[in-house]
Amino acid sequence: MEATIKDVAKYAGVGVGTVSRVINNEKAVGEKTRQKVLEAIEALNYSRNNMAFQFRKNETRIIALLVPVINHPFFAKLAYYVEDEATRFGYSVILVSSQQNVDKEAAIIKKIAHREVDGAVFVTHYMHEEESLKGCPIVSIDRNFGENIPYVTSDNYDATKNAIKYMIEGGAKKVGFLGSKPLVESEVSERARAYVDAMQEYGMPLRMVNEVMQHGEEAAVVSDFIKQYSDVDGVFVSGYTLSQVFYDEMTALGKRIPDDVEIVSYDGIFRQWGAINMTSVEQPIEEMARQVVRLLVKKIHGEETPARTVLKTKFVLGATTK
Amino acid sequence: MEATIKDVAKYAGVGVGTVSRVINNEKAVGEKTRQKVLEAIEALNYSRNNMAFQFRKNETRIIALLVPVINHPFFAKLAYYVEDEATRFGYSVILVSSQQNVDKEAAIIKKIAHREVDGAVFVTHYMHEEESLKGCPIVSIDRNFGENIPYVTSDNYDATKNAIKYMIEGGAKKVGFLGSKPLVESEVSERARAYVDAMQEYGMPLRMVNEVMQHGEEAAVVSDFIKQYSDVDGVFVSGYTLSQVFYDEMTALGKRIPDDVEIVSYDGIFRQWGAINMTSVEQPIEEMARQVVRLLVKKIHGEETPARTVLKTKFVLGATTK
DNA sequence: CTGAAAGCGCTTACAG
DNA sequence: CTGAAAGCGCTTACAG
Repeated sequence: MEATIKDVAKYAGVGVGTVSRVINNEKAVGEKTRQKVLEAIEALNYSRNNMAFQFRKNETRIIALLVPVINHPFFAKLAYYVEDEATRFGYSVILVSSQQNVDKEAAIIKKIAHREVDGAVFVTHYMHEEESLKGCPIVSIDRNFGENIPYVTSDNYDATKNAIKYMIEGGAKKVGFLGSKPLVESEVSERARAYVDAMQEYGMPLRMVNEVMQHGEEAAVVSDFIKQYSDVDGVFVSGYTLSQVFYDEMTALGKRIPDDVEIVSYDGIFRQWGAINMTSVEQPIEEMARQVVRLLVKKIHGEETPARTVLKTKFVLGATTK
Repeated sequence: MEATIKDVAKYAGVGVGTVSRVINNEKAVGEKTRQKVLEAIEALNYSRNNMAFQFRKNETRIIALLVPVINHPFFAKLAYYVEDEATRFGYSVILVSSQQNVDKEAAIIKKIAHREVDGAVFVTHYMHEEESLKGCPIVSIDRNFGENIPYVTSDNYDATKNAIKYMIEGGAKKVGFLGSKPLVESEVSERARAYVDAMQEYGMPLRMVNEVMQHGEEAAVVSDFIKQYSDVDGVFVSGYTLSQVFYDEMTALGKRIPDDVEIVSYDGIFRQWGAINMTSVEQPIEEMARQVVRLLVKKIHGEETPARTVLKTKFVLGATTK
């Protein structure tokens, strides 16, 4: 049987309150008493029962990370850094892959509302209006779930515009945009907006597919795009999976890349996964993860947080542009 | 303020014990009483305080998943299915990427020993001898951490041997093996053993690099292999990352694959990550994950578990063999 | 079938 | 500075 605070108190000949104060490093304890207690703790190999502690303090020291899928380079990397940063702040991370299942998401929401976690990072697809959620600290990435949910994002608009300019200045005349429309209000939409604006500025017609898409429907969307715009010579692809599928499909059709068609993608670059060496807008995933955790910790502690944090991306040249 | 069991009892005009019995679905409650309580729960929008419940029952309903890295196709996929299966059994999953940091692993071990989780799935690199761990339910994948830690694995030996035979029967004369030696006793070592046996059977000399390797040292190991065995015409590569790096390196050297060199890898196939379409031994990751969770749940409940569960792999033909 | 009570291991006013 | 006591929200023998 594990030793309890009571055992320690008895052994040291003091009250349990005193032991508690020593454990929690409160200063108001006499040096001699402290020593006695410390010795007792040592002798009994005592360590605080976490469940009792949490129950008493009404905090779990756990945060939840909700992602649509975990087996995806972006989310996996994000998860790694979220976990790392959370650990620094003394929090554990519960991982939830909603797999774009609205019911599963709802179940988690309930957990959060029931205070099984202290807070959550939402990087999901659906909107949840759980009234019980109001009091729970939640932060997000890219998604704008409302004014109470601060989020971290990257400079989607500028980065996309620059990437498109790069292709056009390099000679591309028929530039397309391939993306999928987010289900919730999201900064990701800025990419499409940037494309539309750029086309207008250059006086070029739109070649764009940007519909709502389920995970796994990439192939259909890609072939839809290719059917409509077989004449493109430069394409901006929004998102990792789409970019990989698009590249494969174009290659299969005999297109030479970048000679016939240039490709730039958002998040296209995950070399360590064996991905294609693609010219890409690279998001600062580590920094996004760390920032979002810090936001959450602040929210948990009831501190003020900025509603929107924008981080800079990097334009990385790969083998898919001239 | 959230309603407590006390509020419900008062509202329903019964004792708290009765409310508890209703909540926990014990049969020994009169139908009329049950109805009254149910109504009270409804009216007060009561839901059980999980922290109190856990504290009282001395269980967290959380399991930990320890992986070396989460941003890796194998572990990410594993994590997804572990989480999914755990959810079915009512457990949440705390994700820990030890990043091959022995201190971080040790910190987690301590958590587990302190019962911050009910059990753990260890898929790590180091051996931990924490005496306090003895009582804690732990299971593993591939690793053999000792007789108290059951594990799930795949048919490494047979699968490797078959793959090598496939290359040889297809015409390969100089077959190599590229892998990394596990730091703990692991079924992964069976792959090297199968290769050695196969070479002996066919009377072929060994062309083998199989040293202990840190994550990130893949490139060095690969070039080490290539320097020594530039004449190979078929290579079995153990592990996803190594196989990707090897493929890239060979291609960069102007080797045509599979015409000059055939490659078969263990875990080489993660098309959804944009990986090369490689002939590969495919592990049943989903099934491994589900089995390992079921093992763990059994251990948590104190049930008997088989020490070793072996699942069948699939040989998948890709574009890296003739 | 049901209620009153003890107790899980802590923290935290409250006195002194 | 320190101890005795109350209480966090539950579950679970124990009587009846």
